[in-house]
Amino acid sequence: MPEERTLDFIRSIVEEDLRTGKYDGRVHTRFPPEPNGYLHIGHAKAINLNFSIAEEYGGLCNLRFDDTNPCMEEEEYVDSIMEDIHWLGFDWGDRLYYASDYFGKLYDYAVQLIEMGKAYVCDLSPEEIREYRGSLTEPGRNSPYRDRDVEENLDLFARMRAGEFPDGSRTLRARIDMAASNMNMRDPVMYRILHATHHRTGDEWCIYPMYDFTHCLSDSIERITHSNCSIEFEDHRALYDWFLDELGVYHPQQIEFARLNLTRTVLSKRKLKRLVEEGHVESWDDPRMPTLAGLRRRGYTPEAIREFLRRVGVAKTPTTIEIELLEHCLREDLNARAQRVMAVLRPLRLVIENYPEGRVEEVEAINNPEDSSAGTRKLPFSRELFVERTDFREDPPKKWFRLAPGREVRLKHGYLVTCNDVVRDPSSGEVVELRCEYDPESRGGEAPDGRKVRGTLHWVSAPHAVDAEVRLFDHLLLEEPPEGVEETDFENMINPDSREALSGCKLEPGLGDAEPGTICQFMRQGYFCADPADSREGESVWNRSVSLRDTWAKIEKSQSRG
RNA sequence: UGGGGAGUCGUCUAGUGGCAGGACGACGGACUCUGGAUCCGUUAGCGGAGGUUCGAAUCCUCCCUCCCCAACCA
Repeated sequence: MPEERTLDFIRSIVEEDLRTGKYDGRVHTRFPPEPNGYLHIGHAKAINLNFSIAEEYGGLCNLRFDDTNPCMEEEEYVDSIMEDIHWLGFDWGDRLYYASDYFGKLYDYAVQLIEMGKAYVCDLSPEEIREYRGSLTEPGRNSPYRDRDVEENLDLFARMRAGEFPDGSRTLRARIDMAASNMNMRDPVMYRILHATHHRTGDEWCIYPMYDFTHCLSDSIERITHSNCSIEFEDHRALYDWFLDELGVYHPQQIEFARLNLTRTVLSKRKLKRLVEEGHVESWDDPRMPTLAGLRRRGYTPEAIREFLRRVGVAKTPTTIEIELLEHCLREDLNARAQRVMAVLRPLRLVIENYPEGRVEEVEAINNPEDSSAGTRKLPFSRELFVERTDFREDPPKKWFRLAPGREVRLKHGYLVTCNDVVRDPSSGEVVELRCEYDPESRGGEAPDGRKVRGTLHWVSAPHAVDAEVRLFDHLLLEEPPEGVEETDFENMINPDSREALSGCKLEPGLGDAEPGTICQFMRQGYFCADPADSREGESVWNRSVSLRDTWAKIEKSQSRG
């Protein structure tokens, strides 16, 4: 039974507009990032919405960099943003634009508004502007420069552009209503003086247009039909409409939807930047980061992210999605596609005493039980193996199916082995080796007498194993604030153990030269991605994308609770 | 206390005057050469109070709660 999907409210609007011929049957969206940081999964929601709507309705979606603040923006971010959008599977064709492409046109529009008496040059300082603006409950006061005549405004604005005035000394403001209950309408600043070098226009301009003035007109110039933005711009829509109406130009419609929030992580550029700068993570593409670059390095696939966004949907209700849903989507995607391999993260030597010394057999292993076309591979099996240290207990609890003294288990694809004895480190008493015997008749893992063996373990042949570093990640934020600490700041919530690096891990031989970015399922453990940045010759580095669901951990947890 | 938004299982999301459904999570079971996957089941919700109506999550009124807005950021 295919899942019935009803249209989200934005698609409903689009369909209605198509039906009424509002934009001559066109659908044209845009994704307008500011190049001042890396894209995160919240942006992916907007990307997916805008590009998908265009796709679904035979329309177009532009990529437009909203680069009106030269102090914040950098070329590095432009490149990463384009890479991330492509990675997600979307393309803007030849429609790559920059708001800075429109600086000339925007200037002309501003002049036009001045001529109409709808804009004026204001000499108030930033502090004074704030004072004059009033408060949420009190109306603002008119600037003393509000009634300058058109000629003077034109002259002053030209001289602002010519660089005659220092930064912050004057602004161009829209002449609307200082008593408006919507603060955005209290004569908003349209242009500020900024003697700063712009990443594209260099030093051509020393005045830069503000977001509200730029955005609506950029949409208009590109003949956008549906200008989808996040909910905090709802109050700005009046201004968006005001500029376009006053200028009498093509008028797209702004539609606001709720941005994405996720539990156990942060999704604001400011906070992400702090995580990087304060060293809580290593970089913007640290696998713990919810940036697209981080998720990619972690092993998230575009398919998983897009499926997640599809399930999340689009609405106006502010929501916080549990990160478990994202993880579920990744498992679902990788379960179907990832090759199964064996990797021992915390090796414990296992010697099969009755297995001939020097003998090596090749056993056949299924690559992916979910995908018969994935085929099989050969694995070396020998007298000395590594198994997972956590798969052995000297005093096994109830329902323990794994290794313990006297217990028989199956070595996946290999033989049944029984633990006879342990070897200890004489000084510490720690178990350093298991002495076992195998059933020579059980090759492949089936007992000849049909006896049932519940436990199946992963293993690697000791002489054939390749070394690796494996990094296990936990959520960036704690679930609960630490004892005695108020959840005042996200800083108090940062998980100090979000990363654990294990070295000396033992991988099956085929993984020695895995391509960076390769994603595998380490059987019984989780999905892991070969790190593209840190892997090196002779020792690959793997990031855990997400663990497998661990039913035993749950059983044990409930046992310990009594 | 001004304006703009939003309230449906724990978390998301359908339902738009006619049996409140789905997903994730949690819990239980079946199956299993991954304690994976898969399958089955259980759990649990219309913010509140009135009103209209044969019938209200849906329409009306009032109330409550939460989010956003006072950058020369976007």
